[in-house]
Amino acid sequence: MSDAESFEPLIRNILTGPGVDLSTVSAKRVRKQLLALAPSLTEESLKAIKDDVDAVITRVYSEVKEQADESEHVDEDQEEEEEEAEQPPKKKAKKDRPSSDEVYAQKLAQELNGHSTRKSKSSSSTPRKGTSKSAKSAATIDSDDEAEGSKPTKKRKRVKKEKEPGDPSAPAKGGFAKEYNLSEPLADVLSVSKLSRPQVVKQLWVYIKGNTLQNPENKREILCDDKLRLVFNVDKIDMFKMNKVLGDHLTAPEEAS
DNA sequence: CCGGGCCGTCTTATGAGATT
DNA sequence: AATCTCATAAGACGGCCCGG
Repeated sequence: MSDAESFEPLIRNILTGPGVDLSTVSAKRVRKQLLALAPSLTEESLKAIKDDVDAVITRVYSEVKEQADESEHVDEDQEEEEEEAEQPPKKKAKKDRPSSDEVYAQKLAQELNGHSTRKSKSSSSTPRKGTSKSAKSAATIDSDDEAEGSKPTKKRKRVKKEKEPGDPSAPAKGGFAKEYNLSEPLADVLSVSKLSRPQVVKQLWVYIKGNTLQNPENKREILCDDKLRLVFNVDKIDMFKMNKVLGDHLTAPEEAS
């Protein structure tokens, strides 16, 4: 039983999805989304395992909430440092310390932009320069050292964090956060009409996973179902190509001017 | 002045380094 | 020596930012 368990990834995705407010989300809502994301699920079958699903939702909710908690917790001593919500598994996330460090790396990256042309991704073959973990972060940090040493004067503290309180409803969608209008076929697949590109990709994968549309032989290949076929116009598509075609389904929201 | 690099987002294969 | 782990790459996108 408990097919409910098999939906855990999906549920987790929903709970961590775009625009999900943990403080207001309800199991009911999650169930509804789950229904939309997993076509294999019908109202009846869902109802049949509702209890199990609810249990899973509750569990995932707790985990997600805990993470969110830590995220906003961030104070106490320093605003950074450990957030490691129990990470017993040795899987170690590649992104060791996200949050502050990541943001930090961001700024650093920006400034080391035109610095030395070393950037981490040199090419293939033997790119890894570091040796240990988080080469990416390490690289950045590494640069940090150099940067600091090289140009001690200018502190990269530039940070321009002002939120620009202009649109409460439209939270400064800059860069990748910009929302697009989805084409009808795509909107039909994802059950939403507007999303930022990264979120579209994410939700798309949720859908793909939910329907096991990956070619088992080559998991980088997506086997289109009827809905996806309407989007991509092919029976199967490489996931990179998918990203490419995605552009055809994203239209910038009309400028209000 | 113009431009180029990078941010997040997804996935998996892969190769190469590291550890045992 | 053999196995294991893990970062990297590849695709595209809008905005930001400073450097040359």
